[in-house]
Amino acid sequence: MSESDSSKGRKDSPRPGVYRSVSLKELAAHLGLNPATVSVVLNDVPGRSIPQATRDRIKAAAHELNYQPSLLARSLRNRRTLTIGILVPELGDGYHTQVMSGIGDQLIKAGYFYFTAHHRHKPKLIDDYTRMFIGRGAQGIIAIDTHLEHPIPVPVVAVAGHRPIEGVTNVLLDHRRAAELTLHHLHSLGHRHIAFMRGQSFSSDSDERWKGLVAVAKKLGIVIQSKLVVTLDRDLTTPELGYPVVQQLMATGLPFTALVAFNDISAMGAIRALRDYNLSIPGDVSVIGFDNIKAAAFTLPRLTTISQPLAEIGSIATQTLLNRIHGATYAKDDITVEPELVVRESTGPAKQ
Amino acid sequence: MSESDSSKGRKDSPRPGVYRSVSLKELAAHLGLNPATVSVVLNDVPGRSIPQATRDRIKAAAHELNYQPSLLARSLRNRRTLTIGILVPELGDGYHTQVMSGIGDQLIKAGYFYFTAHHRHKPKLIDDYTRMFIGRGAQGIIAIDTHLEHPIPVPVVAVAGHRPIEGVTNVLLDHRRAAELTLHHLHSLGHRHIAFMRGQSFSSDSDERWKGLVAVAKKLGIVIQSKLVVTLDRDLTTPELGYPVVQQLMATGLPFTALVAFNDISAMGAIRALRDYNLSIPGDVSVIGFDNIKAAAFTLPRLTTISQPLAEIGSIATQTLLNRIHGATYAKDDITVEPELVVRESTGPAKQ
DNA sequence: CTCAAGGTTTTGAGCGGTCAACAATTCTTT
DNA sequence: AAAGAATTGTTGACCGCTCAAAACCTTGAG
Repeated sequence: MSESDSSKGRKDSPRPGVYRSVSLKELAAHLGLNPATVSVVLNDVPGRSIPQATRDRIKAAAHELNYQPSLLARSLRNRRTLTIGILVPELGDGYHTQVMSGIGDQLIKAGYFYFTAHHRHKPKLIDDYTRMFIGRGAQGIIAIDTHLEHPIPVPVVAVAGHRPIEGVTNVLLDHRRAAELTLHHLHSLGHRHIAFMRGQSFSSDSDERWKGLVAVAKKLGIVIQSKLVVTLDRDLTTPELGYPVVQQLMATGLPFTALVAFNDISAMGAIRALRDYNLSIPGDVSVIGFDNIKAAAFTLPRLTTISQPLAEIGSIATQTLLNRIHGATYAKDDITVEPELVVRESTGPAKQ
Repeated sequence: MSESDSSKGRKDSPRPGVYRSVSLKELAAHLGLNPATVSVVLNDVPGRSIPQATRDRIKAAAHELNYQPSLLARSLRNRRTLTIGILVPELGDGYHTQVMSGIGDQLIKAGYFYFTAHHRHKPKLIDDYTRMFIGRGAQGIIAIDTHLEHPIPVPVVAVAGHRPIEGVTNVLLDHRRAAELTLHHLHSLGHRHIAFMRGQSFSSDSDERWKGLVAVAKKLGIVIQSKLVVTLDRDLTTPELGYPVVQQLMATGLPFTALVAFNDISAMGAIRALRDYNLSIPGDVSVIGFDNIKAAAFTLPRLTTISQPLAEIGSIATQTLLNRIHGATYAKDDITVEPELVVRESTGPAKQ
């Protein structure tokens, strides 16, 4: 706080890159008291009677010397690090950033910190990082869009994880419902020739989402032509992802009046590509996205999409994890959240 | 690895949320050896002669018992946590995600982990989190778009920080150059009536970028009309940011043929708004963005923008920080990176 | 047979905290 | 005034790991 102590605090460390702040012992010595006493006071341990005068004296000194307890030491002793690990496939853009936002808010509110690591869908890295998280004392793990293989010795919540793994709570979207929203919308607009993007095989949601679409299409009597189904394979989180898809679709020569994109990002790329073929959206082709990312409301045309409550998914995952860390027993049941259809401008009546 | 040990490893913990894995001591006991010996072997401490037989025995047992050293304990002892803290204004979307990507890659490669915390530009939180980072043993801090106030007792690298603070290395863009690229481009296309967005006051780059524009405009003889300068104030990282700006500009009734947006995100919102006024881009108004985010190449029209090497900025910041942590002395000098002009479709000749 | 040299393993302190148990002092109480 | 209770503070072990120094074993040379 005060300018005066900015110079102290910086000691010449024995090794570079190592900062030693004043320790409890030093603080206690400076006060002529015992470390334990100081510890008790600074932690407001209940049921210990220490005169107010001493308490004040200790707190004043702690403040003056700018004492910062070592969470490291405390964690070691208390076996409680207030830290969790977050696994994501990728940093940078992507739907996970919104989820992270929900997670971060909740965690920080609860006094927890978190490590993040990205694994680019490599199983080896996923394993390594979980181990390292635990080695660093993570008390729980949130895995976003991550294929976990083995049980993990701390509570785990998987966002968009689908496999049942002992000890892992899955938080996932109701993909069946999402498929209904998508196809009912298109069907009611008269679309019968619909092209589809399937997600990359490494993306956790791909399969479930596809299964949902297939089931609902069947129910509605929509025929899915295999040539009009394109599977994404590139590991990208930019609109580039959806661009070549359209080229592939055009190459088939088959007519289609609507395109179900895997997500908003790829929808943006697809729209860009369709426009490069001089097709109008939604005049010639309707495009529907998925996720409802922030940008979806501001594209040209504004994107019709299936909204996932991403931040909320993050909160739910976090709450669930914290509850388990604090003793709630693990329940096998998945937690499902509901999608919503957001109709904007990129879908319209099918061209005759 | 093996299925067999998945059940062990999980002990009934004394407290919920606390996982005890096998400790060095236990491992040593199991081997009939001393913890120190085991430690030496597992860390491959050079200059100690231990027979190969023992080494193998130890490594085998470590593997079999799935021994994971406690980084916590090790850090405490070694005074080296291999951890840094990253401060960002916001999780979720934003240009910082790209910077983070550059940071994350480098850090993980170097064996470091990182905490992230977001402060929403609140000075109190910025202070608190830096303190907590240090309490948790962070050996350095990277602050992205964050107004630091006080010196910090560990090495700090600020991305897009502009104030000179003792001990803080600033990594920043050459904003003068960026302004030149922007205005020369527009000027050469014949634009004379140009509208500007100024960044929010809490955004670190706002001032520098504005100063650059003012200086270059003067040099080129471009008159900046104060009514055509709109200052952003909302704390958003979505295109919504740039939408109301256009409404404000239109309300002035003054003509303008070009708009210099604060960044790509706000440019997207602005374009959306201009289209809602039935203006064509770039026919009626040219729009130039800033950052060159991934989506900029896929908007309609594709965005002309000033490219910042975001991931590279992240790497540079990280390298600089690691060097300082490993003993490089702090140099006062800022590190400057150069912007580039990327011409796409959102700018064109000025309408007569 | 003794001793130095070398290889191999153990000892013990300490990193910075916390906690249960204990000691020293003052305040009641009968 | 002596015993008991309450107040205030201290002691020492421990969390899991590392490191310097010490101790224990073999050898081989003198």
